[in-house]
Amino acid sequence: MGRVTADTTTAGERILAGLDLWAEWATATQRAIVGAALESFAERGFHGTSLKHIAQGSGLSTAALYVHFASKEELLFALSRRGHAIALDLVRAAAADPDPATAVRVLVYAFTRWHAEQRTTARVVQYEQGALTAAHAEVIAGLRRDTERVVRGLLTRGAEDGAFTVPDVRGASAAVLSLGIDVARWFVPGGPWTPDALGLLYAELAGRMLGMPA
Amino acid sequence: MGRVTADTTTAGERILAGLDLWAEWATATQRAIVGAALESFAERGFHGTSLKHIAQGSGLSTAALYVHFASKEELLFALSRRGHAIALDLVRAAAADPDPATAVRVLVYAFTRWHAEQRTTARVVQYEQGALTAAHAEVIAGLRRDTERVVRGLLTRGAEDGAFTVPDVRGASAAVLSLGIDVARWFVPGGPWTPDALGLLYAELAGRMLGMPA
DNA sequence: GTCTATAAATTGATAGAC
DNA sequence: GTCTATCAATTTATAGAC
Repeated sequence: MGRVTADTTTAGERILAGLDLWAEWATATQRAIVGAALESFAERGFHGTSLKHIAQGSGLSTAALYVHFASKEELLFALSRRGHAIALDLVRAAAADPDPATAVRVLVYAFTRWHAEQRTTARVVQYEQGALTAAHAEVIAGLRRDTERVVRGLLTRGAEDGAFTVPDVRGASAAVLSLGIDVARWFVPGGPWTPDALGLLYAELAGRMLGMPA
Repeated sequence: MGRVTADTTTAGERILAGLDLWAEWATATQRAIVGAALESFAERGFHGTSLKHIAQGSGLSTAALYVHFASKEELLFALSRRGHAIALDLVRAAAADPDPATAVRVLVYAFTRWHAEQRTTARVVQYEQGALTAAHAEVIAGLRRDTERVVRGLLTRGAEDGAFTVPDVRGASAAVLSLGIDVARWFVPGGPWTPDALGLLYAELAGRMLGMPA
């Protein structure tokens, strides 16, 4: 493993270790509900999930769920908001590196690895926005805009100081994020890559895309 | 516009023009149903779509739908199968070019542009597989494996004859497909790119990823 | 082939006892 | 805070008239 690779892994792991999806839910019951909802939303989608699924997955009756959440949609919203906040934290932490080339490598590594390791959460985050109420969707859209802005800012910085050669910063940002996001759709544990290996590979491919010297 | 760019556009447009999603549905009624189902499945997902949505979208009663399709799931299956067949045709046509570098550029251009232009169809194709019965899902999985095999074959060919420098053919194939597929998730007409411009940009970015000389 | 009417099951959510 | 029981609405699908 080369120096750049080792550094990317180390920095990326530090960022990933700092993320805690569960911070918002304190009790065991809350966590059981949120965990069951995550599993079912990821597997069947929001509309394909009934309260019965969530109740059985968490060992409660459907009526008991309403003590903890006002509605099925509120449960999705809480989950989606927390997941988006985590993703934003991840991207911000990576982009904070003063060297744009390092920042991009670490960002793509950690973002990709997160989408592979936290595939369940990531699927809900990336693919269930359409089920939110208009008001809730607007909150989530704001978090997504923030994330995209951080990536565009990083690519702009790298392009200006000559670290990258990018024909279209906005388009390259979309491409970089797409690589990681789409992992949540197709990745299955036990396949040809570990999340770590896939993150490193995609970090290299993204570096090439941006015209970074190997 | 450079020569390579112009050639990519021309070849890609020829491929796209040869695709006909509707060939399978002959009558105006069938097309109205399929069109309404596509719209609603893409917007709300399969489970978020009721027969009432499809009936109203096609100007029929829910009962009349059953004259043309055995069930809601059979309708999704027919749609998904046709869309996957189209995507496979597209990829095969592009990969047939004897020059691997040209083939990759044309493939990414056409695949990306299709996901932008046919965003409605592409969303159903890429994101509604989970709603299929096990037997139907297996048919679709076969078409997806074929598509991936074509791309991996092309990248292997290009790597062997020196057109590309790819560290991991399988991983690079996944990345190339992800770029196009994820377009169906985020692309909205009227944004910063036309489907044509996005296809050209992504063809260039994919070329860089594969170590192709500009 | 299309309609109205309706069946049979499931859904999200609430009432009230403990 | 959890349960059983239940409501009101909606869902997929069918029956039968035209």
